[in-house]
Amino acid sequence: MEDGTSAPPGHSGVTTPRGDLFNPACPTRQLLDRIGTKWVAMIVKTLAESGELRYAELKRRTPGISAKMLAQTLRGLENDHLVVRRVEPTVPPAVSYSLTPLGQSLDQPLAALRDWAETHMPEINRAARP
Amino acid sequence: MEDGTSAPPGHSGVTTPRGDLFNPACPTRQLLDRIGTKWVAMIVKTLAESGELRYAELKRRTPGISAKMLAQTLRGLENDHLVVRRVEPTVPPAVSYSLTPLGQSLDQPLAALRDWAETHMPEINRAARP
DNA sequence: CGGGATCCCCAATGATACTG
DNA sequence: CAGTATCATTGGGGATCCCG
Repeated sequence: MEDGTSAPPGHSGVTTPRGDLFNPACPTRQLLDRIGTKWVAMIVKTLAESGELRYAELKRRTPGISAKMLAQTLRGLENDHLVVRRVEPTVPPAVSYSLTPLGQSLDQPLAALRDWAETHMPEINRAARP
Repeated sequence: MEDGTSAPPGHSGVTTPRGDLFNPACPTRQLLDRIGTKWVAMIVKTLAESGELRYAELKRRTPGISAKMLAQTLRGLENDHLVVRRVEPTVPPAVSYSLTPLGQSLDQPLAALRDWAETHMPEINRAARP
């Protein structure tokens, strides 16, 4: 998987210069798929509004999500440095999640997308097709 | 666009008022999942920039997509009234796709998301995890 | 309480072949 | 050229059990 796109001259070009969405080898694609899901949209919004929430509370505020998906999604967001996990060493343990500054910056474009979806939903109103 | 933000009177209240992303029964969720994919992001961008393109050309400009996925994705966009399909009755037939005004309006929030992904890719740089 | 491990099933996706 | 139909594969995601 050589990234022969536009490696900066004189720079050890292992890193991708910038996001080239159209380069199949570019992780930007996968990133987009990761942050484009409904779960991410919901969780980021919830955290953006509430600041910090515990696992159970987050689950309660995300109707329909399974425990597995929540944990999995949170892990992904953590790996991408969009969310920070804070553990309180009590018994039983209490774990809280909140957005990093980067995560907060993501909320803006995501909000635009959410808003678009909510706004234009009526006129799209896909008539359920099998 | 004066869809009432409330369910139609006299109708079984199954319908969702407006975008309530947090209502599991709301199609806004599914919509979000549909427009959040990388293929949609790429195709919408390409069409937004080029105006109208034929199937083969669109495929050429979307590296990595299969014929099936392209057709499928275009169908979805068509069903959502984001893309229009124009057929010229020649032999062999020529089919072109372009964005509807609604589709063009989607390009804006999507562009924000693409831009965010491309911009912050470097600092995320998820260290490949097996 | 938070979440890792496991099993299992269906839907999404790719590859190939065929048609209007 | 622009798809559709069919088949095979996979892995996403729910349910369940268990552990720190």
